[in-house]
Amino acid sequence: MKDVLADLENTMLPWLGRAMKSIDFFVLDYFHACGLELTKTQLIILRILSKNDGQPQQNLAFLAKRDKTSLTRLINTMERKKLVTRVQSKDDKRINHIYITQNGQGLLKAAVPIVKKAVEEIQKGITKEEIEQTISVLKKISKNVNADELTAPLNH
Amino acid sequence: MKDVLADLENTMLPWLGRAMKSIDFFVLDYFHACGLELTKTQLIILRILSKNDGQPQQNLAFLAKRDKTSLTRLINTMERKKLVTRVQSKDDKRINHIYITQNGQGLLKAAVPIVKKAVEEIQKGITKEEIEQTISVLKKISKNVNADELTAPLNH
DNA sequence: AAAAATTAATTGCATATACAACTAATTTTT
DNA sequence: AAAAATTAGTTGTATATGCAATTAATTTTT
Repeated sequence: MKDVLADLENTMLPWLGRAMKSIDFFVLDYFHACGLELTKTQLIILRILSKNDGQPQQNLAFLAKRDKTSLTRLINTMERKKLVTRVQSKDDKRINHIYITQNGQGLLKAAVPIVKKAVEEIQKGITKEEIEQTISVLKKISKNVNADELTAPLNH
Repeated sequence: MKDVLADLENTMLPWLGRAMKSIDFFVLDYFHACGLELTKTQLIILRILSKNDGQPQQNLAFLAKRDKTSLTRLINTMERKKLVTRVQSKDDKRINHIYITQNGQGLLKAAVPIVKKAVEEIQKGITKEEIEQTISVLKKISKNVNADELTAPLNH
């Protein structure tokens, strides 16, 4: 059978997928090689917390663009690793405020130069203009697919 | 605490992550809304099989750039959904050849116009030049981070 | 031919993700 | 104040992913 989706190769989709897959693998590996026991996702959460400590889980889920169930389990993992703590609100017992721990702050700080170096590696040989253009295109993509998220698949 | 990773926003990394996340969500949702019961990953596998039917699992894992354990479980799911079948080799009983089923071929064919429309949506308002430039940058990224990875599961 | 090494695939354990259904707490209605 | 609706978070079930260890089959050594 011939490749019924051959045209796809001229679109950004498969290349985005491949690049992301490569980056994910590289970053995880790079962190590990540097002795940084953090996943990319955990780093994202820590970074958000460093700017917005003590958020209710649901807020955090929103900021991290993740499902609240996903966040629940992420926080489980991160609490187990002593990166964050849950603190039940006294005003509203339903709410868990999530705080970054000392240990979490330490790891985040340690991550900074490692992330910096990893990014340099990833963007090696790519010009400033190319980076800016690419970011601009990526923003357009996000806008395209997020804009009418709620109604999107219906109108086509 | 100030954002110790604020610089990151000027790199492609977070924008790539956000765009991919948005795309993944959009595609899954779009497929579902179109009544296409396939995940993105399953479509990738079907596409590879349509070009290379009857591959041993391990080969397929290589072509799909996935771990062989990941492939094992993917094939479990896809076999359950009657998209593919495992056929033990007579020459070497360790090997499972993976074949796309009639049903799988049907879904793949049905997917073609849907994928096409989804991609149009995703790339809406982005010029041909921008797409080409972006693909070129994405290829550079993959090259940068794959260079000595696994001796590069490249082209395709 | 028997022992050792290699290979293909699977299973155990772990992370990450999301929808649906649920529990418990709070707020809004009546 | 009691009933109804809403809200925050968790649990069940599902997909996807990968490393380490295992099993079973084949090939290579001795």
